[in-house]
Amino acid sequence: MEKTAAVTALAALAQDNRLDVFRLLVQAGPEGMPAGAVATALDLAPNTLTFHFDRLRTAGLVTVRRDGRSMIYAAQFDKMTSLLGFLTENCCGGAPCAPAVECKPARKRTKVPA
Amino acid sequence: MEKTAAVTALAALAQDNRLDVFRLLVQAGPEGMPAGAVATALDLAPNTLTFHFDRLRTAGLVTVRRDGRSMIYAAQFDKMTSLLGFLTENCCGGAPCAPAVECKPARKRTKVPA
DNA sequence: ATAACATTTCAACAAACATCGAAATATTGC
DNA sequence: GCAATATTTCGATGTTTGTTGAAATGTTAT
Repeated sequence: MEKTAAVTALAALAQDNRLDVFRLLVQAGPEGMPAGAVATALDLAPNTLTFHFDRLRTAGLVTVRRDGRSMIYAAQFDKMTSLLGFLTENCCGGAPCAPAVECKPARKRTKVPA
Repeated sequence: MEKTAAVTALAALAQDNRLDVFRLLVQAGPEGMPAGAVATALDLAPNTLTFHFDRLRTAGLVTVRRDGRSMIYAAQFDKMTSLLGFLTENCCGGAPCAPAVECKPARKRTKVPA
């Protein structure tokens, strides 16, 4: 990962609402969830949310696909992994002081347990 | 680590010059290096640099101590480690999908090899 | 005490950011 | 086609950010 990409990704995560959004998407798993669901879960105005989604998407941390009238946003685990990689890679002067880190969904989630 | 602290740390790293500064300090090792040396290495105005140091320090990513008329800045490896921990911890819905990451200086550096 | 050096503080300013309200765009069902 | 739903786009606005120049502070040497 290039430094510019890292800065963009870090900036995308360096905001309260956006960090919440991203973490919610991470927990939602690779299938993602519709924008409206995120909006209600985090109590954010839909247009504000779009703004933040855009930032996350530009950073490559999130992808979108349309499903009917809903837009389904999903976390991009690969990008998260490479960001972590970049941070640890440039840690310790390039010497491998940390084990490889990978961030991928633990398992497929069906529904949130009541 | 709390979310607020994470956001602050991420914001501190989410800027070109600051990421450079931090990485330089990381490579300098736990003994750190004087502000002036960082200024020349990265070609930054001293007051601008102070501004960025402040941000890093507020985020807990850096510490200062005075040595004569120089201010020695050093990376705070622990903080970096806990930031990485926070990011991986909240990855995958709390399930441990990634091995523990630690970021500490590889070894003591004497001088940069020519 | 004075001069030189290293760094910080202060005030100012353009640029980017986060949020809001209103209007526009797509999609579905009638 | 028309109304309803889901989301985005646009314009405006207050806030934060990054940089600069000038002045102030602290430290060392003479």
